[in-house]
Amino acid sequence: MSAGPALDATPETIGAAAADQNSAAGSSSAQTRERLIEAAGQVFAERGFRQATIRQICNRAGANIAAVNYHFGGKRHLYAAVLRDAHRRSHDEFPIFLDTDPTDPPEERLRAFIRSFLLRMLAPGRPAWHGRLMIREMADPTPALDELVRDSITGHFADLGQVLHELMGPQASLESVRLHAMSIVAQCLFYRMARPVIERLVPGRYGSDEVEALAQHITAFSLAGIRASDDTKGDAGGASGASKMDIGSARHRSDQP
Amino acid sequence: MSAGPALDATPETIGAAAADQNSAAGSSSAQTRERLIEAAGQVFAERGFRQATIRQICNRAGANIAAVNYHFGGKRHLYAAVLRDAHRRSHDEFPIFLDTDPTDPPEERLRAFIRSFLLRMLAPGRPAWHGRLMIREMADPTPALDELVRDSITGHFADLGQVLHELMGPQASLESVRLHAMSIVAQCLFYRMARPVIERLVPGRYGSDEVEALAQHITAFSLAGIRASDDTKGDAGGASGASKMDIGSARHRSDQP
DNA sequence: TTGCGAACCATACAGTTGTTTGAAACTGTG
DNA sequence: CACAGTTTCAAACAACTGTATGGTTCGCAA
Repeated sequence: MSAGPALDATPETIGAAAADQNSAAGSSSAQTRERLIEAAGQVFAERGFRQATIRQICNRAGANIAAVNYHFGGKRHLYAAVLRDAHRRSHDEFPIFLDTDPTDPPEERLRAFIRSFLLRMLAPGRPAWHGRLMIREMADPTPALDELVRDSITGHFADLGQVLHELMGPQASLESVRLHAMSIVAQCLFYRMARPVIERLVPGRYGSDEVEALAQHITAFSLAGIRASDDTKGDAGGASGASKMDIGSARHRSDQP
Repeated sequence: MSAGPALDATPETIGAAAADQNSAAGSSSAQTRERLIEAAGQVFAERGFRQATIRQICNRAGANIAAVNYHFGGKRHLYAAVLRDAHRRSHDEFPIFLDTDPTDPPEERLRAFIRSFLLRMLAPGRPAWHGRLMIREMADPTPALDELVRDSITGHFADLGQVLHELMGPQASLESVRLHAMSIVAQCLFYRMARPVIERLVPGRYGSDEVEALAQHITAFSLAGIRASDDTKGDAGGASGASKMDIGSARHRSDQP
């Protein structure tokens, strides 16, 4: 039907097959694929999906203009592959509860969540693509956002809700936990999203060098807000006091059939 | 040199001249200008500057394709005009300290700031362009962002800093005030910026209907964070205890020469 | 009416976009 | 070497973009 290698298979399948065929250095096809994803990650992060051009990506990857269509079946599929790759890399390097385990007190896990989130957003180099791409997806969604929310965001949001639920006590309402979770996520996202404005407002500050200080501030600020939440008033969301709280409406990331 | 009416004059000048010529219903030129800005506001907010097309804007405005170049001198100038218009309208409707005056306690002014900010971001209809356009400018800046920061954001940020300074006491450091201001702004921006994600995570919630509840939560959450800030530790920013604190580095909005 | 400038219009233009195509180069295998 | 499959390549394609152009219509004063 169409040219190119196994366009109907998942990227994982392709990767495994390529590794089987040539486990040492990777086949020529896999090498080009890798270079394309690398270059596309840069260009998509810099200019966004629509503004990025195939020619620029292929130029930076040292590949022919037709390579994207041959290896990925089109710009859109390349973009989806980049998004998956960036997400995997950034979460490999900065797991959601970095340097903690579930037995640590919730304050410590919240601190780790915030720090890891900030690192994912602000760390320089390759994992930073994820943050920039996520911000772009929010401001100007593509069809890839559905997959992103389903496979990644929902689960992380639920994990944060779990920690908050422990901190706020069993009487905390679902509604209140959600609002507090969003206040925390908002602060972490802010330093990536508002970067162009921050740069102009306070030049040279609040970048990747200051992640620790920012994490410290956001944690302290938020813990105070959490502890002050007197949640004994009316609850519009119901389900108050549930031991395991599903904070979002979608399925948890590890519940896929 | 170029066609079109008074392209070298400011929009205000054009408006005044048009009003002089035809004070009742506006000249034909002013009517078309108005329709173009209206349509362009919609399209720019929906699709962003680069993705929006002149043809779509003119089509929606019932104008010819050449109208944009004739009346504004190009797509970029039209966009700048739309940004100015949207900013003016949204701040006319929702002033920064809505329903308060400087003698009110700082808690009340903070609440008003947050509520007004949220209304500007989430209110439906025409003033909502401003919020969407601002988010787009952050995610994908155009040359218009410089003007936006200089003429609007800097001043509002300083005003918020003033309120926070009153709340935190004279020993609060510039650095600490800045961080707290950003935590508050972040929460307000979040519900506009993350709308596509929120829609998928918790469908039908946290939109324009819930501004009052959101303002209530953000105010309470942030006041707790502010009051917990024990700011007697080291200060990296200097200028601690200044009576009038210029939180940003740029000029205040009302200090223009 | 005539004259004149402002406003509008259909059309054309040059540039860029993602994608397609058919052939060439390369790869490993018999 | 010969051959088949994979990968790369230059060129072309159709669609779409912002802008420019030259002529037409409109509003109004003399």
